[in-house]
Amino acid sequence: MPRDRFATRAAILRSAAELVAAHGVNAVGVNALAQAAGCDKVLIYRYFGGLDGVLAALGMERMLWPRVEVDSNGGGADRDGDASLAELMQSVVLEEWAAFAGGALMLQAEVAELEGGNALGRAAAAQRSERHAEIIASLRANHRIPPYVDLEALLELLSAALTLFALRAASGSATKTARMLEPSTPEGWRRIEKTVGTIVRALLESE
Amino acid sequence: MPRDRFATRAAILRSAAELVAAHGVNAVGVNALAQAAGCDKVLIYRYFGGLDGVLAALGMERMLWPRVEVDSNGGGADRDGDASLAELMQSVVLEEWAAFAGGALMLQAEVAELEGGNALGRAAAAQRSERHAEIIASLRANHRIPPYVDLEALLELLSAALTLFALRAASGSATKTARMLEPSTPEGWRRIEKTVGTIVRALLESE
DNA sequence: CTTGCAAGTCACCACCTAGTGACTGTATGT
DNA sequence: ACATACAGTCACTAGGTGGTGACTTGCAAG
Repeated sequence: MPRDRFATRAAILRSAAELVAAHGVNAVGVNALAQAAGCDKVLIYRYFGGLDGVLAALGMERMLWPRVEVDSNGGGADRDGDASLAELMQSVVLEEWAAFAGGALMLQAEVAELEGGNALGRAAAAQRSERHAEIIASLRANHRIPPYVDLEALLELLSAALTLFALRAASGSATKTARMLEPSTPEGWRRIEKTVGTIVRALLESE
Repeated sequence: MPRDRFATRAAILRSAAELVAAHGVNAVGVNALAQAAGCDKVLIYRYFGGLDGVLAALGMERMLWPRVEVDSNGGGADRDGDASLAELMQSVVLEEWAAFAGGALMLQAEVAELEGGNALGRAAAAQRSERHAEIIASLRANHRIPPYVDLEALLELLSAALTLFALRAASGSATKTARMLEPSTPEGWRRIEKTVGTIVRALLESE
């Protein structure tokens, strides 16, 4: 093992991401992290100032919320602008959902935000806010928004619902008694997906 | 202090509810709980079999999800049935939101569900499923549901969105940079409320 | 070769944790 | 009066936690 400050710093950061993704943010301590990174725990204090510093660095360098590209097809898409607005909104929230399926760190960062206090949760919230602002700006620039439709509120609402479904599915708290619609099942998810389509079409399509 | 088994059992349960509501489910240990309840920790093992037993008992005896009454105005309300269906759906999810504001234990139980593994989270999920099934049954019995509208999916979606807003607001992770709509502020909440109304009216009102 | 600095290691601290066995005190039934 | 059952207390183990000071190792410049 060469004596490389940046290499061990990166190793700590990588192990921290793996541990948090696997066991959650509050289940990782200094001792466990040092052992996983293969270094002494004193280096965590030297390079990051402590565990919270590691989480803050993780929030800076890792993608905690996906950057979905809004297919803004050129500038003057006034003809089919309204129709594609609904499709775009739907694809945005569905892509966010899909990102949760492959990003365990994303999921744990959202849980961390709800637990409050730690730097990872704050970073996740900041990233989400930034990405959503970009999406709204792009949609506003290229499409005519129907009056009496609050585009930000709609995006936040749909995004929040699918986020909570993803968190519940990941925690494995699926109710055994199939007494209610369960979004973690293929059938339940299909119904949610369809209802999202119904909502965005009802609000964003010009009739 | 009289030697009363049921009294101390109730004291343990009460203190557990207070501690969980105040500091979250994973921040309460056997030692802290025993001290808060004013008894020895060995009684926790005797009466509940351990900390998880306390959480399970808490899930049995406490209200972890509100029972909202759907004002089913008699039986044959076929005339204004469609119009009031939208209002009922909106009032249901808004009442659920309101319940979060006053129920810290509810909030922490939802967080516990997302963390996974503990009995309190499972109980919260079960209660939510049960209450939602009752609501759907009541709405279906007294109102005509428009075709191509998945009532369960709509309820789950709106309920999930407002639940996540409540959890985020309670964790105090409000983004300082007001770059995006923030449901924890009065203005942001007003816009969310309005958008919920727009959605339910667009989907559930007969035109 | 020596000096200095930074990377990394080790040993230790005080504290908290969950969990258990042995005990005391009190009330009840025989 | 005695025995039993039970509520409650105390003391203890074994292990884990975050955090710190003293140390050794390696590399590079003077």
